[in-house]
Amino acid sequence: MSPRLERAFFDRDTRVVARGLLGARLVRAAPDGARLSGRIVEAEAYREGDAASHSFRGRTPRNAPMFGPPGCAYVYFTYGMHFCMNIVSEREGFGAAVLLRAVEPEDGLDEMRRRRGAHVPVERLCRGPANLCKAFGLDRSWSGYDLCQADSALFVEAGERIPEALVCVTPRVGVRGDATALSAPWRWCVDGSPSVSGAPPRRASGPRL
DNA sequence: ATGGGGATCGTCT
DNA sequence: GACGATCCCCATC
Repeated sequence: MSPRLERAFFDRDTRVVARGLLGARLVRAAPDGARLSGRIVEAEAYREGDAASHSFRGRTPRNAPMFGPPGCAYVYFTYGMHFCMNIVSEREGFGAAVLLRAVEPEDGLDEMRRRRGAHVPVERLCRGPANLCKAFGLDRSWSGYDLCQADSALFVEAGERIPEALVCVTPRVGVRGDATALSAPWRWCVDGSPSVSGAPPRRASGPRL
């Protein structure tokens, strides 16, 4: 079993964290030993001063976890029916986080299908931020949860670093805001993964992170 | 107290 | 490709 990512991993530039999370493994471990897991293949960075970030207009009750310690979850409810999960990054008080947009399921497919639907193909179980949360059973009650405690039920395991040639970088999906926010290339994907959401352009290089 | 908008998704055409 | 579901959050009055 791989080591869990520690707080120091998340306590860095949000873009470095997002890029570095590709290939790592999101894990939810139940007390009874049941384990849900998947390899992270798509992530986006949201930062202070970023018009697309929930932290842009300052701290509110909803986004408060974004201003807390790195390595904690920030889960929000949107469009009246969906949850999306971030991991807080950069540094405490900064207001930055990485949105997890897709993982390739590994362990716990049956439980994921129980939540998502029996007929959903594997590559679609956790494709898109809201589908990911549904498959993993994550909702508002997880917002603020510390993924870096020794015995946390939700955490990230180290994985192989994805080689630069297999990483594509694009603007973020579905964001509003100014031109800077719209064009910022802060979405990282594992090129060719069937679990990546949308239709990423085949671009094998971006900022060196 | 009220109202507009939202880091989405699935279905329909 | 368009649209509707559905409700919480927050800014403003």
